[in-house]
Amino acid sequence: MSAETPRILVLDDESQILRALKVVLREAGFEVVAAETAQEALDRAAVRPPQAAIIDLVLPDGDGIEVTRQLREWSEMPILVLSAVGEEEQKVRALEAGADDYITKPFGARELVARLHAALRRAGRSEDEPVVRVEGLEIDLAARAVRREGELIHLTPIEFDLLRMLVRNRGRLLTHRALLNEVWGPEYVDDIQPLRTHIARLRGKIEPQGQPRYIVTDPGVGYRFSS
Amino acid sequence: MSAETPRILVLDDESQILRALKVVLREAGFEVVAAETAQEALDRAAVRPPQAAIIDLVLPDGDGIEVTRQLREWSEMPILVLSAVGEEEQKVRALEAGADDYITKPFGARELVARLHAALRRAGRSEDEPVVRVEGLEIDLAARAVRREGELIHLTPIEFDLLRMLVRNRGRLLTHRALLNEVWGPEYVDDIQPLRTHIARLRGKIEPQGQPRYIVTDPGVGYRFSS
DNA sequence: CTGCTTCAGTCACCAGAGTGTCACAGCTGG
DNA sequence: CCAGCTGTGACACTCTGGTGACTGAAGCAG
Repeated sequence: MSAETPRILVLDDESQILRALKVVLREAGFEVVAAETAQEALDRAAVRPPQAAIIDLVLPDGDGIEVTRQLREWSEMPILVLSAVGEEEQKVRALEAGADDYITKPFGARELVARLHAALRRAGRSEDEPVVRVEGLEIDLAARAVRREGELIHLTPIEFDLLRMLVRNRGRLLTHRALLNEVWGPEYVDDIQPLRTHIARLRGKIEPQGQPRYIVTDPGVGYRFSS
Repeated sequence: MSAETPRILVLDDESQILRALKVVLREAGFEVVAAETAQEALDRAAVRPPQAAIIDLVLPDGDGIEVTRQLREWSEMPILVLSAVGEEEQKVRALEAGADDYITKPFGARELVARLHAALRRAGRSEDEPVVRVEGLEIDLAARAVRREGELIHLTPIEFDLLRMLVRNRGRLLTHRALLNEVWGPEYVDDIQPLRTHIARLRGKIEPQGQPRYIVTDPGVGYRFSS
């Protein structure tokens, strides 16, 4: 419930369609943020996260699935993918990349709005706060930046993925398998040793010193980001 | 994530399609509960709530939208509506009644599974809280966290498994054999001594002090979590 | 192409957590 | 009072987790 009128990011390179979407969504009571390229959309989303995104599959500088994947790295906002392509393969790829719905053109305005409502209703609960601050530690998932006492800390890709996963589920315990599956992939769910090593390195970088305060070990089970 | 394999309620009056859906969903790793009438579906859902429902729009004793509405009165499970009708009016009505998705026949098996995954993923976040609160004790099964007076209590894997089992069946008596079977495995159903030891340790961590209040002993039979 | 730097994975070692066993004390019902 | 069941503390064994050093791969600049 952060805003009266939900802000929707709309990404489509055909200005005709973009304009039509704007009209439809504004009439339905939404605030619209428009973008015509993947880069522009990602930038705008990072600067001021919208409540949901509607993304066209075909773009001049990439495709909608890649945009979906990038947004999903730090946000859980509802994402609706639009496409003229009704091919099953595309639908599956988009949905597995994290999209909430896949709508084939041509579609009715009322259907689009109904699907958007459904997605927002479902998402309603979870608060989207891509910047996490915990006692001297600041993690900006969108900017991929971690600061301790204002000082920028450099994390390797694996370290950041681990931290992101932990922070997005802060308070919840993540099993070894869950972390390995997300960060390394399903075929590595039994390779616990690398996980241990990288957790150790991550701790060395973000923990104040001495005892682990943020990343807590649950022996025999997994890790948890203490909230 | 209360179960390993999510249980899906499938409601369709055409037994051909019902059978096809069963095969597809089982292959994708789901447990399927089938129903051919609205009444049967509602009864089954009430008796043992599934993690999601797939509902055909046209039924002998009502329509899928009505079933959706009735389920929504008490459950937030993901609901996917199937239909041969692609009419926008129907889609809007179904979605506004609380459906999460509306899929038009004919559809591909992989698309269906992908949409089901998306719906479950979304629902998993804001899942109806499996948090049990009893007088100063707070047990969050999803987060695997136990708090007493707000303070996080550390439980070992066996302790937590025991507590989870007891809490899920709170009020009900669990025999020694039942607990041993679930927590240790079928081959340990006669090793009562370790069970006693771990119950003792668990009590030491969660019971306020002195008399057992939450975990009650039924001499010669088993234990129960007093609700 | 070469050398440097960074990052990931492996291994060995040690400390410590988790577990089962056992002995013993307390309780309860007949 | 006795027999059987239960609770609990001590202890030893096993296995997991943290850590530092090393190897190898990848990227980059000169």
